[in-house]
Amino acid sequence: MARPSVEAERREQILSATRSVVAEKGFKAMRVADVAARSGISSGTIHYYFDTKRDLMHAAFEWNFENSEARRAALLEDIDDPSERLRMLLASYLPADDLLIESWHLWCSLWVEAIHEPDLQELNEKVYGEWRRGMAAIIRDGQLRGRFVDGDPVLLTNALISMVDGLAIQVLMSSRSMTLDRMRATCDGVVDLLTLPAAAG
Amino acid sequence: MARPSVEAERREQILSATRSVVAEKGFKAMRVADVAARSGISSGTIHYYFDTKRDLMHAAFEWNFENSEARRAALLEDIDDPSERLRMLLASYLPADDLLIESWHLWCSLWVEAIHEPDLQELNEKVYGEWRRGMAAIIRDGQLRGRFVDGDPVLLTNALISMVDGLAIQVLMSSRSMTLDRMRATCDGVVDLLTLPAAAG
DNA sequence: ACCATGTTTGACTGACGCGTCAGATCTGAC
DNA sequence: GTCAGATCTGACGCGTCAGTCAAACATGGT
Repeated sequence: MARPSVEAERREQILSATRSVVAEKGFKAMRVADVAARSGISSGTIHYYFDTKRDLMHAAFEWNFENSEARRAALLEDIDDPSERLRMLLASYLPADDLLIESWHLWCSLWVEAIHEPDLQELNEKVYGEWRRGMAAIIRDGQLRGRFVDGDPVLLTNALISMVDGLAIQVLMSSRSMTLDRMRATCDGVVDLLTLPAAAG
Repeated sequence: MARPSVEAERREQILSATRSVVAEKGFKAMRVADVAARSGISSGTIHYYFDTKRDLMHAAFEWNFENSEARRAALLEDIDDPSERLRMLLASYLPADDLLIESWHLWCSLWVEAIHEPDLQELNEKVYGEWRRGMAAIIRDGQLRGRFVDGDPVLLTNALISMVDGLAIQVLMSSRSMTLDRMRATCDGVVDLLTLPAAAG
């Protein structure tokens, strides 16, 4: 090889710009030229690393997900109490800072695209599955230790995850009846509901 | 007027075709020409009734919502038991037939568009508000009659509605881990969780 | 110096699709 | 029958944008 490869760095640069543009303008309105402008790179170079706009989007979705997972893993390490673990896990999804908001934007775009694209459905399946496994484990553990109400952990997990998704959408839409604070309160309230009174203190 | 107005009929025809096309191809891929083809009307006529593609979409969103509300109102009339009322209300949102599926498609498109369009945010606000009021009333009533667990009815309502939204998205995406049946079971399971044991039988 | 290879550029092309428009057609009133 | 106004048509103009390409540039090896 004549030169050290800049590919990894350049791809990251492009994907980050993509996420930013999608978050700001939405997937539909995103243009390759926008990504080029935001990353300070010519449109030709974008196509040098990603054949089509669709490839670019798919890569951005995947990259965004991997980033999120990595960031989240560290959060739960030190917490033992199941109720607190669950609370913290839900809190980690709140669209509370710019990065998380951008991620949610991307995630919503993914959903709508995935409805008509099997490739993206696979990605959703993978992400949703991992998410579900982690949360179900916390709930199952809490039930075994007598801290949570009874009930199928998988059912509870699906209910919680879907709730978070639905809440986040409303927050992203700047709904007056669903602000970030209200979303936080709703998540906490539901955890309270699942936590057994005797063990709550 | 020289002729009886066909406007109402024609608009309905166009809006119905719009919903159908959006459900099939997604909002991004929808073309005015598609709507023309599906409704058996020339593209010129579409623009005769709707100035721009955006106007058409907005009208379709609004029309779809009004239709849904009307259909739903009748469902709850004969039911008295709060638990059953809640169960039935949630069930009425299941993407269980073609019409409901199309409505959900439109609804998801609305969300993603609304993130970047204040006009649509207003529509969401209105719909979400009405939905919320109806469900909160059922929950409050059930609590007064001692059939539901305690807890802020508004908080519970937001949790339930968001859950339904999130579940529906996964169903629309043909998720293997969230089928229509599973969504139904999840809704029922959560109603069970909110219903007091003594009153459940 | 020169080459091979990796990288970058931005002007260009070709397809695509919204919205226009000039005229055709239909309907009821008189 | 004729007229006014409503309705309808489909070809076309025009801007937009993904993707191409030929040429330029950079870098490290020899």
